Amino acid sequence: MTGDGSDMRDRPGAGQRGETLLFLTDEHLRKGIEAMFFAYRGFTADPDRILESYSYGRAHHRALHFVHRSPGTTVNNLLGILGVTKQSLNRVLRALIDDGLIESRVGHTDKRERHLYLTERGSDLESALSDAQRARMRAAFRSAGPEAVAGFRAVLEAMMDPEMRRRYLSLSEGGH
Amino acid sequence: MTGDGSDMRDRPGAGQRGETLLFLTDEHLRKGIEAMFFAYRGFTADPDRILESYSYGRAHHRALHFVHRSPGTTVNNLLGILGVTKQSLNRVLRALIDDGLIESRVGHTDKRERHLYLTERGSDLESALSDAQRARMRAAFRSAGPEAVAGFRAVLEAMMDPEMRRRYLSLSEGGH
DNA sequence: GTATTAAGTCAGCCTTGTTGACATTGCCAG
DNA sequence: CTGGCAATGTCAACAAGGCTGACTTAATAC
Repeated sequence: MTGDGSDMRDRPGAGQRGETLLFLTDEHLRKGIEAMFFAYRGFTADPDRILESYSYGRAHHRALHFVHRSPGTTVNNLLGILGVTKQSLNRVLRALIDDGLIESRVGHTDKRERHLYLTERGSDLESALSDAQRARMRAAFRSAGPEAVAGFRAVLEAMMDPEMRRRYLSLSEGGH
Repeated sequence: MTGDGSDMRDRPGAGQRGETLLFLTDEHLRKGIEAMFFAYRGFTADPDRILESYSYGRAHHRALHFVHRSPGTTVNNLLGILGVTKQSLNRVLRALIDDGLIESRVGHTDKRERHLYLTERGSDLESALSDAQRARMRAAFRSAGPEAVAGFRAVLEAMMDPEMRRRYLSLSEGGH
């Protein structure tokens, strides 16, 4: 197995059609896989360091991020975005609400729903985490250049599960 | 907002200097952050499904991947790559060795070292996991195109911690 | 008026990370 | 040769954050 790319790579007579597919060799794919692995570590490293000071973890960060991103979102919606069970989310959410970082308001039209908002303190922590993470992203974007960034986004988007791509794209729509 | 490349593309009057930095706005950075989050889920989804059948997890996958990648690597080297404690790695490695997926050979020159190799069964599982993960990566690469892939790699590389970037790059050097 | 939905909770389990302590073996310098 | 250090392995205990299953409450929907 593992065949696939290597065949093309070493075929000297390959015509243009073959040549333009060189970026699909197993070697390139493996390199992409490893890039994801190592980069994701860098991606989370800075917020993780900040979270250590509090008694929070990555799960709290994600909740803060998406509540900041979509203020007033319901618990159900957040469950869909985060892709965890309600028991998992509830544990995290309870801590953030008890600590006064997130506010839960009963729904206006549907009173079963709870709408989530960051409090001022929640907003402060979210900003701190976001600043750290964006600083690294900004440095990476700047060093790679605008065209690389477009490619970065295109590949990541294509890598998502369809349902998650839909959610990812619709996050920007309603926008603020 | 919600724009992505569209800002730059469609702004005819913008000066060159300003134009080239539009990809560094907070909005773009946040979008990049969310892309990493959603894409990483897709990235791990397929191998995770396979691992469920066995009693293994992501940690086992990572060990198999890097032992496959660098056959004969020492435990210490693997510790550096994976960035976990030796106790964590040992738990995973012990299971894989006990189950006959990884073989541990005493070092030739330095008998304190253990050199790790995949057995045939280990190689089989690694291939299955790798095939699944590469299939998704291949689809994403193909749909995004070669230039996007180059950008993808450039941004991810710039996002790594320097030490991890060094390791990432040197994985390709010694080759196999 | 019953069924369904949104939310919350309790209990228990698993994986995978962490510390700290300690044993074994082997390399190496003095 | 002996003491120190390095590489590995192991035990115990703990924490974060996933999961399932079961069950409650309140409110909406039909």
